[in-house]
Amino acid sequence: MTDRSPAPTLLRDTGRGNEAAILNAALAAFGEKGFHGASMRDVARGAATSLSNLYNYFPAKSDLLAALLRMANDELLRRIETAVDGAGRRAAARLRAAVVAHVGFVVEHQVLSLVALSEIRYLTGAARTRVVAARDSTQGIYEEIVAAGVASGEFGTPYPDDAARNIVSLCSAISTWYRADGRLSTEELGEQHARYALALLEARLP
Amino acid sequence: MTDRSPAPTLLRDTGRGNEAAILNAALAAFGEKGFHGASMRDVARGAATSLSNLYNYFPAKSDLLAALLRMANDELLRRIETAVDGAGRRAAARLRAAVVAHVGFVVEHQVLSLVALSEIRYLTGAARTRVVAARDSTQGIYEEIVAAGVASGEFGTPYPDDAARNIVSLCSAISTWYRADGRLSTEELGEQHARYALALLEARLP
Amino acid sequence: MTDRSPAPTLLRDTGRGNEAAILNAALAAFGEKGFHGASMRDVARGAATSLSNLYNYFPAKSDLLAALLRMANDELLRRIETAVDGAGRRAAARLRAAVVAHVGFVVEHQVLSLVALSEIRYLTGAARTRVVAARDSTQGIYEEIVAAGVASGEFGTPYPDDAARNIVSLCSAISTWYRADGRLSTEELGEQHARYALALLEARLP
Amino acid sequence: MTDRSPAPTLLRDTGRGNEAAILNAALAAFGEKGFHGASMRDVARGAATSLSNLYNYFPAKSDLLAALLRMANDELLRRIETAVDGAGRRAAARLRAAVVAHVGFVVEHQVLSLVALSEIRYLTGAARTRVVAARDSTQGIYEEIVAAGVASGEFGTPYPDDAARNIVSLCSAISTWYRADGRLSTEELGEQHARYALALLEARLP
DNA sequence: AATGAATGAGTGTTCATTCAT
DNA sequence: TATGAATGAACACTCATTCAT
Repeated sequence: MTDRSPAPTLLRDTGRGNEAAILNAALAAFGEKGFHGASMRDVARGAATSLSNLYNYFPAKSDLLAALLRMANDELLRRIETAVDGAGRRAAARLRAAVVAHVGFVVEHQVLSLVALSEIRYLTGAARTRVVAARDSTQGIYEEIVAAGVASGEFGTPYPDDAARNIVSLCSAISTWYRADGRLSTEELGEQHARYALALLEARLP
Repeated sequence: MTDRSPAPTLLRDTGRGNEAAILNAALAAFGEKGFHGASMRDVARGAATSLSNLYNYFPAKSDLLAALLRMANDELLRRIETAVDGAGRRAAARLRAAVVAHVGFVVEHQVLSLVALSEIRYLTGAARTRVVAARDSTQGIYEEIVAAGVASGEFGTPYPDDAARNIVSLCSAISTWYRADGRLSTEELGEQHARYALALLEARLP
Repeated sequence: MTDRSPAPTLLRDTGRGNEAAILNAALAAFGEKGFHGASMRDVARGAATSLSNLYNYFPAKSDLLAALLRMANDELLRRIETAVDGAGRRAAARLRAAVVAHVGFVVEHQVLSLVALSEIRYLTGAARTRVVAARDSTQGIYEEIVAAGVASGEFGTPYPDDAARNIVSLCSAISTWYRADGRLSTEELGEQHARYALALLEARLP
Repeated sequence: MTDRSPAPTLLRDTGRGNEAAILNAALAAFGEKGFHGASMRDVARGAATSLSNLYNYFPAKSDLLAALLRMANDELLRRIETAVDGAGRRAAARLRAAVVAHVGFVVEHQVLSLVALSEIRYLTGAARTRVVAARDSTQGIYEEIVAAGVASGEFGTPYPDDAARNIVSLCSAISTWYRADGRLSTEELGEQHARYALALLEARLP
């Protein structure tokens, strides 16, 4: 059963007035014009509230970006962890589960993934540290799986150290070109990328 | 012998006063702060000229971006074409040549490649059309090689249609993390990515 | 008793913060330097507010001009209509009432009248359409009176079609040379121009 | 024979390179956008020369306006003087001749007349003094004729002092609405305005 | 007489943000 | 929580003008 829910399910009502509307408006604005290209007025307009009211929820524009990126990376990490945890012991299976979950997240939250990919550079200070940590954790999961697979002989790549990064790159890049009316379903895209990942790792067929 | 020349060699003196200095300053500014985050004053400062004089060379900020991206994509296309043309008939060899040239360009012009990757979305109108066309031509070269390799049996991938994009993604992504003081030389990085590409295509060893 | 109140009575407090002050400052600036010669900074200074705050009231410089001209032409039209309505049936009396009201308005709002006369050319789009319509309505009143007077034999001019325009021209031109310390009072000026108008129409004395 | 020469005959080749082209371009630019709305770049473009070359002919933008207005007012004065000189002794005939010449000039040089009417306020210093003097001389001619006519009993107006100004106003105003494809020929327009002028003066029929 | 490069001041407008209510 | 008014700095861009050639 493909979950093709049209609305983003991540930024749900937070129980705090307009917060979800503001975050969704910020996401749309940043996605369309980029962090610096979008203005707080754009966000206010999209959230159907006043400019000044934004500051009751987020004391600065950068906090909007920080909130979005934190949610994106935390949720991605959570999903991959969950998927991997339920995927048994073999590295290939765990990798496949991670990639499928990763692809699913990117497809489901394409704009958020795109913003997380391209606007993270404008994050500074503690917010940046926190988001980068989550991103590194995500990559760390891949690294562990790869290392285990190499150790067990499942993966033959001579470049184990760089493989994780490249797998993450391929999954993230989906956000830059994916279209809901494209050729492949989310599941097929997950399968495809899992196969790419295993090929990259020069996995031996069982 | 790796050529690790620190200065970009693409934006040389154009014989028109400050043009090269302005383009280099724009590249540096866009690379550091992004297109919308960088101001024309930043560019003027970097080029050591006055703000208003910029407009004698480029009538709008977007023309600076357009000029940079046009140069980047044209030069990348030219390099890959040249490399492929001299690589014989076998698809694997041609692919390897393309990837090595591609990686070489990205490493040599890292900031330019990064800007071309991340700021192309802010290009509009005819400039965008032109740059997108050059980018598509580049990907088209990969597509042709992949198609030929699949036809000849060299490549076994069940997803030939998407392979070119992913190879381009991997090469482009180098611009987002490469550091000149990194572990691998340019040549090694080229080799590595050529191997990634062939793995992605599920190439049969000869 | 001539009302020579120095302050313009048209742009009174609108109940919206600084709006009246801004409009009055814009009027003074446009009157002194012309629309293109006056800057938004001039207006802000005259209104004793910040440059950026202007834009909370009028989203563009041209909107300031549009607002001024709209008020001027609407009020002039209203005054002339009122005067004519209370002037009985004879064309000469109606014409006299119109001219006296017209002259009164120009004298009372000299700068506004001058700006309306000389800067209307810089109005564009819908604002222009609206203002031109009000101006045409004003002239239309004169045209109707003239036509009625010619039909009744009161006016003997062989050029009834152009008379209205010329009467309006004479009244408007007052704004270009009138000085409050001049020879004639507002009433005398009104009488004089009424006589000019009747002469122009070759009115037969009763 | 109506002289409907399409090109302005006043700004002919001055024997000094591009001077005439520059003046004509300035006239067109000022006529279309006003003095402050038109830029030296507009003028250069219209004259098909470089921006800097303008300054070889006119050391400042205001000198362009001064030159245009000087030519306009001098030529108008000359034409009216000539016409009046050949019109005999009777005030009515002299006035008629002045108005016909005046109207002819305005129609023939409509844009120049419009610029002279509306941009004279942006002239300063000696240039302004000179132009205002020419304008006053023109009005002085009318004043003399009117005074003579009143003295001789030809004109019955009780406002002889203001008549000249109003006649000039009516003639100048033609530049604001005249269209070459209008109802009346230049001669008819001259006749019409001569009749207006005589009516304004309450001339007694001979 | 003519040009292209250069400049500093200024243009209208928008920015993120704050404040009083 | 919500708003409209307000602000100073900054924005991209244009201005009239100058200079070296």
